[in-house]
Amino acid sequence: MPKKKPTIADVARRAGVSKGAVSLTLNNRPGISQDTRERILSAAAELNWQPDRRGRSLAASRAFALGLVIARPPRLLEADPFFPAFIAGVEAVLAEREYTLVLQVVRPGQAEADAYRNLARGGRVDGVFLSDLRHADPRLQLLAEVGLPAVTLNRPDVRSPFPAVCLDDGPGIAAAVRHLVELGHTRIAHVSGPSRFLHGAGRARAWRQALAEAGLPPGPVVESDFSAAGGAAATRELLAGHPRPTAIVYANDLMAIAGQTAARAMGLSVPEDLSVTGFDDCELAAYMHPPLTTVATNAFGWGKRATAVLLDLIEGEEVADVELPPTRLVLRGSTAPPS
Amino acid sequence: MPKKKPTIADVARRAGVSKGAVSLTLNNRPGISQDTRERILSAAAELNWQPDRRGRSLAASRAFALGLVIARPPRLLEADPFFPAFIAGVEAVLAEREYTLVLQVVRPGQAEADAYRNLARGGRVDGVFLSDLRHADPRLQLLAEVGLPAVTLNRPDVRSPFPAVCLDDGPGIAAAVRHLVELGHTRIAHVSGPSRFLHGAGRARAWRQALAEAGLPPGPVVESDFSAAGGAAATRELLAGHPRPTAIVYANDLMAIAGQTAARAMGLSVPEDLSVTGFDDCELAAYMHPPLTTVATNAFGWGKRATAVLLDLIEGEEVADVELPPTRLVLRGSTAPPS
DNA sequence: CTCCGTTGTTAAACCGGTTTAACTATTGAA
DNA sequence: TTCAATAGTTAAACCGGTTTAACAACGGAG
Repeated sequence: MPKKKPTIADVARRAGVSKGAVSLTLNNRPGISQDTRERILSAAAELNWQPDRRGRSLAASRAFALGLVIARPPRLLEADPFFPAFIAGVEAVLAEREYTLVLQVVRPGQAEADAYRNLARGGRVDGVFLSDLRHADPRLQLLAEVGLPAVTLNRPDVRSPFPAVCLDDGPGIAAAVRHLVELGHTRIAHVSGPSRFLHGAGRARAWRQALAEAGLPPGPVVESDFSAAGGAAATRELLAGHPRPTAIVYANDLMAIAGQTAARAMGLSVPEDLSVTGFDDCELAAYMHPPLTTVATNAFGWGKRATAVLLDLIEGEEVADVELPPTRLVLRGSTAPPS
Repeated sequence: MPKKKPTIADVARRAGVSKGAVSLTLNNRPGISQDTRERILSAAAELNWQPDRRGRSLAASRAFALGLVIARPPRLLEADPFFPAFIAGVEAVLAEREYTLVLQVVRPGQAEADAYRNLARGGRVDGVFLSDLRHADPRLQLLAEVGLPAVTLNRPDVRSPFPAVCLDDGPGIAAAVRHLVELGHTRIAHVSGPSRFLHGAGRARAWRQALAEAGLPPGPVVESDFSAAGGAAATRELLAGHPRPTAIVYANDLMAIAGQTAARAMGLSVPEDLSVTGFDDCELAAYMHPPLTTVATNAFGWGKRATAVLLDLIEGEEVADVELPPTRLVLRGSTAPPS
């Protein structure tokens, strides 16, 4: 005989009050005397009762959940250090409130829009995180239509009704370029992420601008896809060019590591013949040979902050855009003066 | 004026029937004529109505969600290829049903038990995945108490009331050891994961057993923590021993990659002076120098299968344990005959 | 002593679905 | 023609909470 979970009615009966009184007490609302309040709380404790989220959800028209839709092919997701850290940050904040995180991993394409639509229509979540922003991102329009609150990670390139929580990639990339310039490099290439992503395009822009500020001509750039395979291929392409670049700034660690290996396979040694820098500062970066000079981000903190803003937004508070401390360069062994 | 979402009552009114009829139609239940059925469906389509999950949840006493609690420090999670692939597999199945995945990332410790308890008491999920099984795992007892259905990834070492979906690590590890033996190695060491995890202990056991079957004495083993830092440290420890091992079988890729680098830092070259094998076959493995010989798993398929079983279990169907095709060895360049 | 304003509490409506007992209409058999 | 069985449909109860209008009890002012 499975003992059924107690309901608010059981607690009310036990405390000798009405359901309403229990609800008011539980939510710290005024109108219940200290005396009854205590009686109710102890009755609840004795029954080990906790309000059922389903009932609350229905009455409050809230899901008490936030959504994160990740549209990436599994193989790419697997090696990306961003989301795990970001999610951990999200959870750190949610754990204190009564919210949970609903995750959807979909293949890029139509499934993505459907995922958002389902989350909204079914009332499964009260708000979503918008990551991996794209050029003229159609999701902004979609979410506005279905009326689902959101926060964007970084600022969209079109008008947006949602608050943005920003962590600027630029300074880290710029620092990497300056560092290479100071070492004496003049032919500094870039392997970028897909340009339809704002972060892909943004890192490329920061690289180009830093070169310009150093008075150097724009170096060669190859657009890639953040994967190891893509990083290796892009590297081979760059190193086949004439004149050969003496340094490559990669848009993420995974491509940098694969690129480093590809360079070696072509008979070049890092950092003597080629300097490389990454982006992310994944744990492995410090354990490569040579250890990778890279740009550290704070995905965990980003997750925390974005969650706080989204919850505030949902609860109807006034929210403003947030600017987090920018990325910074971590110097290791993969950069050296050109030979 | 925000246009409110239509409810089942709106659809009923529009189709000129009762709420009950709409519900029956929607769930493909008998008792409604083909004629009315069509009228109802088109009314629903015109209003762009979809049942609200909150109402359904309450009435059906179901959350229409599955839970995954991951108890790992963020830094470790970030580099692990397992969960992203596993989750992608889960989502591939959930997408077809009307379920979602609720994710909780917690620090190991008390928070973990609380997470499961909250998921159960609040009625947030209908079942959970039990991963990273530990020796005499206390979560089995906990879940049985709160009455939350579950599937375990692999078989616990104690009596379990839950179905197990298994993917055996052993054959892959054994194949790695046999491969090294065939190359002529006789001093084959192991860097294991934490022994409190069944997979940590299981891979160590498979390694030991394969050595025994080859007629070799048990080699040195260092217990580590699946991190790059841990892998590097364990490698230094092993290589400082006398006689020095000529091959190391690592319990995951991350430790293997860091170990490979550590060996080189000690003046040894891979694979000439030291052969290494990993476990996971993360994307990067193929892009190392030398590319890493490793054991491929199928986390995606595991996620799919585990989800199917868990959903069946929740829906009251008879379920049996499942055995997936075991792991297999992927030969690359990090293994060679001892010099 | 009456009237009024508080304070504490309850009963009932409500959120948006599902389920079921009861009712109506139709059909087939006797 | 009557009756039983069956198919189609509905009204109402229910799931477990929240919210609110109404009401009772009480103290203080006039």
